[in-house]
Order: sequence, then structure tokens, then C-alpha cells
Amino acid sequence: MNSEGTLRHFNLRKTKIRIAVLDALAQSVGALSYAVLQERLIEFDRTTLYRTLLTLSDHGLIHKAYEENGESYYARCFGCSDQAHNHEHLHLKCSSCGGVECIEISEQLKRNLAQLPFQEINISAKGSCSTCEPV
Amino acid sequence: MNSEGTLRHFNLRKTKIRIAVLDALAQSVGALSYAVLQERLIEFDRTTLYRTLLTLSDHGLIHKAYEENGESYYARCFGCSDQAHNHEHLHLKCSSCGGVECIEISEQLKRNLAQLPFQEINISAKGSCSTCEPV
DNA sequence: ACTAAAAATGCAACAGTGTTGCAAGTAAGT
DNA sequence: ACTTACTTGCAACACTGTTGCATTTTTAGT
Repeated sequence: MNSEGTLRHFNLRKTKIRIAVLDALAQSVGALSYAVLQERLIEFDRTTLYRTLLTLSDHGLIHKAYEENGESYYARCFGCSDQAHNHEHLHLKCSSCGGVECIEISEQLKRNLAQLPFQEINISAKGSCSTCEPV
Repeated sequence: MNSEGTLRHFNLRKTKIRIAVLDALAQSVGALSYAVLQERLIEFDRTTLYRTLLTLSDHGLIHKAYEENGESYYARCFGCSDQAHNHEHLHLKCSSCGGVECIEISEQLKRNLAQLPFQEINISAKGSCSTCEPV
């Protein structure tokens, strides 16, 4: 689904910055930091960008994939709603390029994690991303 | 080992704020946020507190246990050095009291994680801490 | 205990993140 | 096209984290 369709599907108004943010995240291999988003979307006020990221997060269209030293990285959600998030993946911070990537985890690991009596379980790690060290 | 001994062991100078930070973290059940530390250590300049947290982290005496919305939580390390960190535990952010606790993870989960080709693997989650919901 | 060198501290200043209130502008249904 | 509710841009603010520099403290050697 394209960004406009996604917004309609989530009952959100179709505005320029929302489409721009969703497009930027859709086109990116990994997650994007707030700083990079702001750079790419200079035509919008930074307050608006913050509020857009909040709105899209609250409704389950995007999620904060990673946070380190006050830098937040955002990625598009797949299979999330405003009711439940489905983030059974690992967020990898690349030691080479600094990018953040979402990595699928094994079924076994998912089962292990599912046994824990907690919610919003999040795994992050550092290493080489697929761009910097192709398989 | 007490805080002064720990500092000597790591070849760090024994200063008031370092002892105060280590004592505060040692006496706390869970991790403490920068804001709380600053509150408890008002007699010191906040720049000094930041630099102290950096120094203690760099040398493996403490670690940043959790970070969310720009809030950093610090905890004492056990069995870490400036060479290698041993953080095979989960950082639980309590949904009730807001505190952050370090939780031991199962051997099976440790093995699963050890198989991943990444470093500095970190798991965080939300739920009820042991104080808010005793076992 | 004294001294000198090295390290740590406090202060001022700064850049960045994230938030709020409010007036003006825009989207969407009728 | 009109109306209402939502969204945006702007100004202002609080907090986090960092740097440079003068001053103070720690430590090791005498």
C-alpha cells in the first residue's frame, strides 16, 4: 500500500508531511533518525515533524526502532495497529555506517521471548548491517 | 567491595562525586536515571555528574541500563571491566513505578542470544518490577 | 608532611531534543 | 462552497549532553 492509502486505512488525514515521512521511511532500507528526517524535510517546521512522528507512532504506522544518546530512529511498521504492535525483530545499529536495520529473529528466540512475563520486549545490538557487510 | 575499593581496583582517583554516585547506585534496587542522580547529588555541578557517569561507564564500573525518551538510567556493573561487559540480563522498565530493574535471563535465552552474530545485545521490556508486584 | 604534576571540578556557553500554547491554515464531509 | 475539526508554524521553554578554560583536588615522589 502507498503512503496515502496507508493514511486512509488508519483514518488519518492525508497531509503533506505525513506522506513525506511515510515515503521517506518506505524508501529507506533501515530506520531513519529524527535528524536525518529533519534534514530531508526542511520545508516543514521541526515541531510539526515531532508531532507527525508522535501521531504516526500512536496509530501504529511507524515505531521508534532504536534510541541511543538521545538519537531516535524511526521505521515503518508492518502488521501493527493502534491496538497491538508486532515487533518481533531485532534492531541492529551498524558499527560502520551508523544506520539502524530491522532484523528478523529465529522462531526459537521468539518462543523464548514469548515466555517472559513482560510486554514490549525489544532487542537491540551492534554489528555490521547488510549494506556494509553483504551476506 | 565498597565504592572506594572499587575505584582503587579500577585505577581511578577517589573523588567525592564518584564515591557518591557508586554509593547511590549500590544502595538502589534498580537503575537510577540521570535526573534522580542529579537530584540526590545537588552539591555537585551537573557537568561533573555527566563526566563522572562517562568515566565510570568507560571503565566498566557502571553501565547505561536503559534509555527512553532521552532519559538515561544507570546501574552498577558486576563482573565487567573496561575490556568486556557482561550484561546478560534484561532491563525492565516498570509500568507502575517507572523504575528500571536488571533481570537475569534464562540459560536457554542466553544461548540463543550468543548465537547471534552481533555484539552488545541488549534486551529491554516493560512490565511490573519486583517491588510493585512481589513474587 | 611538602611539593609538583596530573587529573578532576565548576562555571559559562552552546547545540540539540522534545514539549506546549496559540493563531492561522488546511482537510474532509455535507 | 461551507463548516468544523484537525493540523501547521511560530515562539517560547525545559532538559540533556558537550566543550573550553580557570581553579581546585588528588596522588605520587621526595
